[in-house]
Amino acid sequence: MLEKRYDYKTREKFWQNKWQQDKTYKFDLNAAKKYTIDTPPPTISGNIHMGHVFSYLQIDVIARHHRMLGESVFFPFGYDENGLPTEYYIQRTKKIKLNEISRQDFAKICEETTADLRGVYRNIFQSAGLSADFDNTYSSMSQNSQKISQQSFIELYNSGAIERKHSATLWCPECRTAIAQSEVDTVEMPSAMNYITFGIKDSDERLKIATTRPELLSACVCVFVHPDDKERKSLIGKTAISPIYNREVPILANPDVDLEKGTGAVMCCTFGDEADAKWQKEFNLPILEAIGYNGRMTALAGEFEGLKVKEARAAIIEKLKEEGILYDQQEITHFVSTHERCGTPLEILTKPQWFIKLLDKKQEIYDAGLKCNWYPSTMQKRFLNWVDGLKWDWCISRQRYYGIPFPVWYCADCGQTIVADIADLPVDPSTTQPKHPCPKCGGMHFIPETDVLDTWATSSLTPQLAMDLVTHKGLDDTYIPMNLRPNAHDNIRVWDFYTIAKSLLHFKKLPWENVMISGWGLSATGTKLSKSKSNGGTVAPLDAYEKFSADATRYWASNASLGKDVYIQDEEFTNGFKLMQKLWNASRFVLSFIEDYTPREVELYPTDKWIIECYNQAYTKFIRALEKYEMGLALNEVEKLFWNFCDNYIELAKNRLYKPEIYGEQAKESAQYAASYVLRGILKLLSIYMPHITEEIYCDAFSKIEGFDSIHNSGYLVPKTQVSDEILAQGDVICDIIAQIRGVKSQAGVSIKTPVELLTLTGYPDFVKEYELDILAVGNVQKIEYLDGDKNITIKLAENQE
RNA sequence: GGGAGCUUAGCUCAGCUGGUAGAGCAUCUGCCUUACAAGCAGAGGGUCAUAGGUUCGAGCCCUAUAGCUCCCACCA
Repeated sequence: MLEKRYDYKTREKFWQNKWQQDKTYKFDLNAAKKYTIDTPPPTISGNIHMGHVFSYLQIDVIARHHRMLGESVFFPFGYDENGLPTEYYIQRTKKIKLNEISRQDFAKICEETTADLRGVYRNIFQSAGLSADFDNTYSSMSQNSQKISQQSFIELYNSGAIERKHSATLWCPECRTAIAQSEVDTVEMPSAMNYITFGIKDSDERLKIATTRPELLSACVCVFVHPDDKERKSLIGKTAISPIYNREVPILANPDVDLEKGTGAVMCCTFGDEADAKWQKEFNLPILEAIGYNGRMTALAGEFEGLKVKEARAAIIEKLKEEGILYDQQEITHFVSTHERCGTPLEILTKPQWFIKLLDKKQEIYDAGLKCNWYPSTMQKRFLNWVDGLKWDWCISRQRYYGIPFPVWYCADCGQTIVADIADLPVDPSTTQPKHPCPKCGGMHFIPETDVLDTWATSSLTPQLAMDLVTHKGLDDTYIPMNLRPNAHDNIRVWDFYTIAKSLLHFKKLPWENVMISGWGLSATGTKLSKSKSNGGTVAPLDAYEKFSADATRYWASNASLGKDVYIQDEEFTNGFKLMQKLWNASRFVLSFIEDYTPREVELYPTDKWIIECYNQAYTKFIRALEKYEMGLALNEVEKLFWNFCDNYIELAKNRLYKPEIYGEQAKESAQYAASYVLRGILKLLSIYMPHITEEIYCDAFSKIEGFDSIHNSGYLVPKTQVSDEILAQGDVICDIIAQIRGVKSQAGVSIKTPVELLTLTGYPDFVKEYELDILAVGNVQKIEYLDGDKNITIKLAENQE
């Protein structure tokens, strides 16, 4: 028997512990029907906020749904704990200066800190009732992950898909590392367009050039004009002289030049932007580096050496003004490529870096994006759009500290690259040596590669990292493609993109068949929540579970349209809380009549047939919505059914349950059957959203009948027959009659139990008579008369209420 | 500049393959009714952004316009 009140604060914890003890969500690799999910491993870099919980709860709903469909669900959990976000988090919270600590000591602190945070994260997700297997998790820095990641590197290196190049690379001067295109953010910034003049050798002519980056003047390697530029065509082939530095540079024809931009002539510096990098290659121009890895000007910049880029820009503008070279200046705003992590404007520098070649595989990646099913489908365009715009190979080397090392040494004598044997992985080249002499020169001295792998080089292998938890097969594709990759829309261009790329490179297969894209949970004011900042006034996950319950929090998260951002406002959680209360009370009512009841087939009363049809219809729509991962729509269907069950059905059937002595035992048994059946069905449908309270009720009342320990493995009640529109339409007519009676009472300002002396139904179809018993009961109607004629209803209330 | 999406009740949003506008919150009225007062019953409130078009019929399809959001590109 259910208590009067449901105490979620103790019961949610109780069930979470029980599920874990009972291994309720255990995955069986040998099951005939499997559903595999490539869960996003959260990055360890601060606090988990409601935005994260939002999308993980949506994943959980899908996982639970497939479990209820009778599939064995692989819902793994992992932690991503290397890379810049983790490094920054640890530097900030532990107040560490990286130049004052050895790499090994820093790694140790990182390991300790991330281990602590794993527990914190786990608690937040587990307390939300996430049905992942928390006893068997992976971490992106574990020895096993390092092995898989390094193996991936070696295999791709051996296949020629990876190369080390000394070429232009996106560089963050703040983080002092190379980065990849996916880490670039474009930010609008104020700047100035500076109009300056170049001299022409052996001529009095001047060439006007506009630039936003005058500090790169010392790295100017040529000037481009358009081949069809009437005015400046004659200059092609001549030599320009750069101001201040007086460097002689060729004037070249380049059809890329846009006559509308600036003055119509461009100075090419190595490197001011991506166009410069492109042109440097095309025209085989020399590379002059005016900016160093630390973001300060080099000796090349002469008197400006040592200044930061911004300072140098101001200084050189002053000098250009003094010398009368700057003849005009406009204040502008433009978009600048920055490092998304720190917001610093990027430079393009050259330094030997490791690249996974992707540009030559754009088409394959694009086609893979087409083959994948994206939910919502419009997200596919975002992926394709990103692939279209791909301009750089994937730079996977980072000049950072905490990450997986490259399994690579260089021969000290001849420079030969030597990769580790796969059998020896994982290796740290700075503490171990190759087993064999240099194959090229026989040298025995080796220099380790000190760069670390981009965190995404490992994260892009999550299908393998995850499946390895149960298969122990490492870099393997037996269970690829997996069924589902879920993530938020910001990860389309990063994690989705890299995972697809890697899966194609290794296996020529899609990593998964379906991608479900969730939106963001935004603060009440519409700003993005951040792990490193405070929650923008938004309730923290554990507080939400405490204040509203985990089930209500889950209701909020799953009641959203797929892919759409939602605001996090307290009121939204209250709706879930109210639904729980209602479910509890309705269940208490129904259960009080079926305590000693064993269901058996009986001739059903029309109202009971009707509510079962309502269930069947809702079930059909529910399943259809979830096939498209639209869990919010599916939830709406259950809710509609449930409110109908409470407001109409229970009221209609009430008296038959209460008073068998008047209405007969069979009428009662019919109601018992329907009420119990539909409630059970509703509980199962709701169980994927509100696993705690539904489990509580199920275990109290239905567990024994069905023979399952948990609602979560019990399967849905699948309709036995096609939905009957006729019966549903009948129910609508009956509900309308009830509404009319209620309306009359409400308008009269009398209690709902006030008797109706006479209900006259004119022109109503015959079937209404079959429902008469329940109509009499729900309206407290004393007499019904049926007349022929135009459809009309009159309700005469009893005069004397007392 | 390229791509995607949004514009529906005071607020937050739902409306699947075109068939007489929906929910929650808020507002107002009534009700202690043998599940539920964090409740129940009822009411008001919408030219579905604008203008055209297709159709017997359009919130839904097509075209254009406006405003907003996101993604990509934009450093001469």
